[in-house]
Amino acid sequence: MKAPQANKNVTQVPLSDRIYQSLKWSLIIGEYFPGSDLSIRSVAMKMGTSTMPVREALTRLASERLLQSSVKRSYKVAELDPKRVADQFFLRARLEGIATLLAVPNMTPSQIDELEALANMMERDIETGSNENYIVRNYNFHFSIYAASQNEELFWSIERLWAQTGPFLTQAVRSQTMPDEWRILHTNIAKAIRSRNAELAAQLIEKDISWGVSTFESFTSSAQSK
Amino acid sequence: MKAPQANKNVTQVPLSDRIYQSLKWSLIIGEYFPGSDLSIRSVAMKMGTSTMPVREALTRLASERLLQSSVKRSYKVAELDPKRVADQFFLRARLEGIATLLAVPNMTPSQIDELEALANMMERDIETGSNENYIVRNYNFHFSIYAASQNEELFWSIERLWAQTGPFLTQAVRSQTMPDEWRILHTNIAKAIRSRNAELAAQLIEKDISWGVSTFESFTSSAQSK
DNA sequence: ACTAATTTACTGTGATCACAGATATTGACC
DNA sequence: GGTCAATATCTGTGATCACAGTAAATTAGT
Repeated sequence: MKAPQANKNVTQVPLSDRIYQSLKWSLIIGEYFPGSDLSIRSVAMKMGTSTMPVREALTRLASERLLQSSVKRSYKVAELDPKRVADQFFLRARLEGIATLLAVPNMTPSQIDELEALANMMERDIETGSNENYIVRNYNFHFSIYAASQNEELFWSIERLWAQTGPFLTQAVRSQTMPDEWRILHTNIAKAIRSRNAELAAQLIEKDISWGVSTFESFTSSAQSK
Repeated sequence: MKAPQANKNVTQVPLSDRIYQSLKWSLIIGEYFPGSDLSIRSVAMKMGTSTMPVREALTRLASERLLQSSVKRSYKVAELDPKRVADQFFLRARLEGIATLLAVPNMTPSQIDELEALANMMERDIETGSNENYIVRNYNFHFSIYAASQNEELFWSIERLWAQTGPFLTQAVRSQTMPDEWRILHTNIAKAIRSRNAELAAQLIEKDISWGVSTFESFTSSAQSK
């Protein structure tokens, strides 16, 4: 008889997967900037692994259009292309609106409680200027809604778009104070969901994204004039 | 002085890319069925290459959710999961509707001519029962519209969804005759675009997809009763 | 000191190998 | 004949190597 061998291989999840997830998350929270180079060997060195799993991770990210890859040049985060970024935010607005419409009737009261708690903490994050916390809570806020849409493909598509826009958006968020009228936006979204007003909730979600676009645009215009 | 060396390396496009494109296209046109196994070594043997480029291609396809990959089991086309497929078609309807709305004002008369020509040939394909031709022309018809949306991210997302639903849909198309009322649908879509009626065009596109869903459902119900 | 050619360093790509987990096959035993 | 264990086969995974492009640094020539 063979014992289950509890912790023979702790992982069971491939190294390439973990590297992929780690890099994707870094993109989402804006740890990489437009134009950043990510070569296989340099990342492998940083991760302390061989090139192989990094190579798979970067291949995957490039295939999902989260990184650019030229013929024999280093992988890199896409440079800022206004048209392309506008297309991405347009898609985000549509998909996240759709996800919200689907999600509202599905969310349980306790889930909405967590949403409001997050919204409160996010307001406090803005006041205290802790942008790092805000970014993570903002992710959790939005994606707990999108998860409630119970459409995995939709969820995945939106997450992919966040990873694409992350390098542009977060940089803008970090370098800018937030307009007052937007501070209570997430609280209002939670309220709309609690009252089961799906249309309003979706509308506010899209407004949130349009805020992202506007800060992004002000950021790029100030960058152009440097 | 160095001559340009015209055809030193004809390719300049990596092997892994070509294999990836080839497999993706095979998925779109329904050459693989749900549950089909695609192991690295077997595909490499078939392609006449080493395992390396195939490995990258399959990794990419799995990362885009076009293939399933378990821990140390073979890559495979996803089995039929009604909920999941329904989610995919729902997304297709939304995204392809959006793309059509964007595309209609952008399409040139000559592009619309080509659309009508395709629609005519597709009607003939149905009459002569040449499903292979129909499938390819259907792809060209739809994606020349989506290309006119001039939103690359949207185009890519839709193409990805086609690769996901291809194994389910095409199998249904192949094994079934088409209802009369749908034969002239693509011609009507072209007409709507020519008259710049974006709303109608989008509506008809979504109707086309809902036809796909219905044939898919009739196919699965007949498969369940086997 | 400046330009052009050469060299060096760095990049992804394809191939090959060793290994361990998972499945299917075979075998032995009752 | 049926059940369970041993074995053989097939799977993805990680590592390493050689190679050919690309870009940066250096050197040579004026």
